[in-house]
Amino acid sequence: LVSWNALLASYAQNGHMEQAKRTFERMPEHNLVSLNSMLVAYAQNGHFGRAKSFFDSVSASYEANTVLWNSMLAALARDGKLAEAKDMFDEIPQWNLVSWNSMLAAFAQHGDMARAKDLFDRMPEKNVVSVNAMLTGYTQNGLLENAKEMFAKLPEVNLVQCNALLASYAQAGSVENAKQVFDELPCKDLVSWNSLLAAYAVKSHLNSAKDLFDRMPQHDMVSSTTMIAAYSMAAQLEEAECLFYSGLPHRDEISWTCILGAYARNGRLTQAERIFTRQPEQNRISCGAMLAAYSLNGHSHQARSTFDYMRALYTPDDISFVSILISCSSGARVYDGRCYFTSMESDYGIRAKKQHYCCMVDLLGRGGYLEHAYELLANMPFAAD
RNA sequence: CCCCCUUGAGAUG
Repeated sequence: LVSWNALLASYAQNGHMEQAKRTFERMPEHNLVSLNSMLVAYAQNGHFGRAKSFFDSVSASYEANTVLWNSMLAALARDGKLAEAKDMFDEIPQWNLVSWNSMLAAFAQHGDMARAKDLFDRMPEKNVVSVNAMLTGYTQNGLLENAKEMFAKLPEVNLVQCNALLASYAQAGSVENAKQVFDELPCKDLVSWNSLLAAYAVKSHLNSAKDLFDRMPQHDMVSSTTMIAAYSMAAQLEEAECLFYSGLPHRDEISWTCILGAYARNGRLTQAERIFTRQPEQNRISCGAMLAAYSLNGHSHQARSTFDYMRALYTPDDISFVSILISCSSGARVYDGRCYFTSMESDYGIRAKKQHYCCMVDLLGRGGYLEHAYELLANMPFAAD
C-alpha cells in the first residue's frame, strides 16, 4: 500500500492526472494517505470542481481527518473562495499547524491583512511558513514597511523568500529589479525561472520571454502557461495556439482559461465562446474573461447576462464590477450603472477603487450628468489624478 | 507514502 501511495503521489506531483486517477482506481485498497493524494492531485492541477466533489464523496464515508480538511481548505483558498475556506476552517474538528498556516495564507492572499495578523498573533505555534505567508501578504498588499520590519527580524533568508521578492517585482512590472534578484540568487529553482518569465510576460517583452523560455532547464505547466500568456499579451495568437494545442504535457483548468483569455483579449469572441462552453470546468476567471470581452467589444446585452450568470455561481469581485460598469458606460445605461455601483458596496462589501470611480465619472459624464460627475469626484476617498 | 508559505489564467478610455 505504501508503494502504491508513493506512485500515486509522484504522478500527482508531476501533473499526470490520468495516470494518478488510473493508479488510484487500480489500487487494491485505499487509506487516508491515498485519498489525500488524490484530492491534492485534483487541487494542484487546477481541477477545483473535481477536488470538491471528491472531498464531499470521501468525507461522507470516512472519519474526519485533519489532513483531508487541510487539503480541501488550501484548494478552496487557491480557487479564490475565501468565505468558503473560512467556513471550512471553522468546521475542522481539530486544528494543527498546517490548518492555521493555510487559513493565514488564505487571508493574506486575499488582502485581508488585519485578519491575517490577528490569526498570526493567536496561533499557538508558528514556523517559517507562517512567517513567509505574512511577509508575502505584506508585500503584495503594498505594506512594505511591515514587510521590512519582519524581514529585519529574520535570522536568515531562504529561497522561498527570495522567490517571493522576485515575484513581487514581477507583478509590479519592475523587470530590472526582478532580473537583478534573479541574477544574484546563488541557486535557482523552477519557481525562480518561472517568476522571471512572468515578469517579461507582464511587460510584453516577448523576445526576452521567448529567449528565457528556451534557455531554462525545465518546463512545467506554469512555465508553458506563462509563455502562452506572454504570446497573448503580445497579440501573437497563432503562437499561443500552437503552444496550447501541441506544446503542453496536458491541459488543465488554468491553461484552458489562459487560451480563452487570449481569444477574448484579442477580440476573437466566437472562439472565446466556443472554449468557454467547451472547457471541462468553468471558473470565475473564465467567466470574468468572457464578461470583459463582451464589455470591451460593446456587447452590453451579453455582458449583462454573463454578469448575472457569474453572480449566480460565484461571488463577483472588483474586476467583474469594472467590466460591468464599462459596459453600462458604452451602452449609456446610467441608471443601471449606478445600481451596480451601489450594489457593489452594499451587497458584496467591495470597497470602490479608483477604477470604479473612473468608470462612474465616465458614465455620468457621457450621460450628460456633468454636475453629478463633479460631485462624485469631489466626494471620492482618493485624490483625483 | 499524503496536507501549509514563493511562480502561471480575467478588466482599466
